[in-house]
Amino acid sequence: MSAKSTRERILEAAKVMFAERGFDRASVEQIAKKAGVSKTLVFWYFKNKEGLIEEVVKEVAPSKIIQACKNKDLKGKELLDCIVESYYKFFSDDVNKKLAIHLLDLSLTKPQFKEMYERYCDEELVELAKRLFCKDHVEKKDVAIVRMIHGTLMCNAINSEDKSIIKDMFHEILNNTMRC
Amino acid sequence: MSAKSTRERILEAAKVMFAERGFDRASVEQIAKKAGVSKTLVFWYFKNKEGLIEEVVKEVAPSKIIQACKNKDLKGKELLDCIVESYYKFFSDDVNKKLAIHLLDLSLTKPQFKEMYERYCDEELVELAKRLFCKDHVEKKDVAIVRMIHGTLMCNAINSEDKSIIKDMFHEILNNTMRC
Amino acid sequence: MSAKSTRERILEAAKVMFAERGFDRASVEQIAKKAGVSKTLVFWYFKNKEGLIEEVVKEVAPSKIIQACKNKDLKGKELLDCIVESYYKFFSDDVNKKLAIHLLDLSLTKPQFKEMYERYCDEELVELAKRLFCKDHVEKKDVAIVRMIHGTLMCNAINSEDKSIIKDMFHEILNNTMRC
Amino acid sequence: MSAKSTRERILEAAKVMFAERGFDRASVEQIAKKAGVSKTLVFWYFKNKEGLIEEVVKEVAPSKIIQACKNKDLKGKELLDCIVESYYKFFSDDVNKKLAIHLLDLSLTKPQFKEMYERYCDEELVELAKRLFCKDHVEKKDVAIVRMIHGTLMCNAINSEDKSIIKDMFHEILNNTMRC
DNA sequence: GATGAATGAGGCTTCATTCAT
DNA sequence: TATGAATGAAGCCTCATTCAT
Repeated sequence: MSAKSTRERILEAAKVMFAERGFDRASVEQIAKKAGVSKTLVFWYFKNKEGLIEEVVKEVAPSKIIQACKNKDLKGKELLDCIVESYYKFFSDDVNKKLAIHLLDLSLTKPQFKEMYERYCDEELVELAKRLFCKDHVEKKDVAIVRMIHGTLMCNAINSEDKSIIKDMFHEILNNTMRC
Repeated sequence: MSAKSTRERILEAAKVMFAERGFDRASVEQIAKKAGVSKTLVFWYFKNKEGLIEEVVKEVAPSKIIQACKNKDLKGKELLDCIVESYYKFFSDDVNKKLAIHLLDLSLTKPQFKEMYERYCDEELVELAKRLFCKDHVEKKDVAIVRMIHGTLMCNAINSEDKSIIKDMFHEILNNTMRC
Repeated sequence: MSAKSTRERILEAAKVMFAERGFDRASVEQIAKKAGVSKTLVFWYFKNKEGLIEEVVKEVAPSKIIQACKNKDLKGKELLDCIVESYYKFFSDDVNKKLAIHLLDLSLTKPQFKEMYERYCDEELVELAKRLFCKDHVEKKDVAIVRMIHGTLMCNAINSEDKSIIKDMFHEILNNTMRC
Repeated sequence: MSAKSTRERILEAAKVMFAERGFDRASVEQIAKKAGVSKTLVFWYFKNKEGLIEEVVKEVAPSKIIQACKNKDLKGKELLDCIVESYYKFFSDDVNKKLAIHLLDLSLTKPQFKEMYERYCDEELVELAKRLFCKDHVEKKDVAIVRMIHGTLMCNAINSEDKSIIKDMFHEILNNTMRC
């Protein structure tokens, strides 16, 4: 049982417990028990509960959701479809779905997590807009659209709404905006 | 200081505190202090914290969001625009916005609130579909669309995304579905 | 609904609730609810919870248990049998049984009830000894025997032990002690 | 200050406090204070107040009262005398006396303690009957007698009634029942 | 007589965190 | 690395009691 695997066992347990019970309601003790270690050890690895939350949040950061699509060098509608699929796939995992919502909730009350979330909603989406619309320099409205796409996707993926409706809708948008 | 006004002062304080800190993090004591009453009185009026949360949740129930539109006897695109406006107006209030997110979060971990939320996503939206699409009997797909509209609107209104993009997008949808 | 009947309804409710839940665990509110009156009214009639307890205790005072036998002008074994029957009859009522135990318990921690109980175990039993043993002046040992009889009876009646065993046992005692 | 001694200090403090104030009226805080530890530590060792009560109850369980007699391999009248002495010795300790009464009281309202108490009044006494009456197989009536003896002893020991009266009385019973 | 409204005190429990080993 | 022991803060809730009407 190497140091690393212990740390990761804790992290995994934290992910599951946080998803299941929320960041506040899941106690360090419960996480430790699930990971099969002592409470104290959690603090040894992550300093405090907030540190643990931060690490968990990193693991479900939005940039991770669309990573697969980025590597495939897609653009336009194909990229869009890939993204839709990625969102749906990612949020089909109950743990991810719940963590995302808990994170959204947490970001409302704790500034440091608000920041993380913003970075996700801003930096990431500008980059995405460029590749979606095949533009080197995106305008404000382009980003707004991508933000909307992201918000829409997240909510609908989380709610498991019909994927095809979303795709159709987005295609119409791209028709009016993209250059490729 | 009539009974009713006291109860409402507590409820108002609860709304604000719950919005600001979340349902779990906001304590009954804080709410009582904000309302200028004793902790005990909160329990006198609402039995327990959960009872208080329930009352607050009722106040931000989705049916309340679109109430204005229902009274106006609108249908089709006009109704849709009204709804968009209602969502945006409702969620332009920070308290409502935050409460909605906290509720979404809460519904993940506490079944009774999950139920409330489901009723909102189901019963209410079926009714809405009828009036949106001018159909007496809506099909499964119609409801799916309205569900998507709701999810989209909520997320985007909450994120203050550009309203006009949403409207345009929705109009296109209606073009393909509605009968009026 | 005359004043008296209200008072008695409260008293009756108190008896039942105290028996069921114990003096501490039964709250004034529960008693009031059972009596169909407001909490405040209980305080109006009985000043405070302790006052209410006192009244209830009076109603189950030991002197009441053997009252029937005293009126019958019995003595010796006949009186003893009557007393045994009285104890068993009294404690066959679940409310009485439980109240007696709760009272015993209460008398351990609250001095004023301890006093009440002592009076029961002393004054009353001296009188009883005289009539049981047909003596005008009872000795210390006589009273000790009656005290033992009382304790034995109470415990055994409460536990619903076999009545005839008790009677036989007591008769043997009387054989050695009584003068009639 | 080893772990064990801390746990036992808490247990001892609990015994004393429970005896003095009753199981309900004695608060965990008071017990902790008396033990010289923090409230939380009590919960660490005993999970909750009920767990603490259970441990205390075990310590005054009836089987413990007559343990000394069992080891001595006595039977008949000698065993009986030993038991009488044990009861009187045990209940001469004020803490034990009060705990027994509080337990009796508690068993009226909390089922799990009722059970404990029943086991005491049943299992234990059957075994005792065999050795008291020198019978391999005891009849219903034998057990009834022993139950009566127990109830009588407990009540009288608790009330510090004259021991010799009890002994004499019991001897007469044995004369009629025992085989040795 | 009777009630609704209001309070302060106190109780149980959970939790994040730390310290000694 | 890892744990058991210990703590203080904070939270929910119950209760007896009082006050105004």
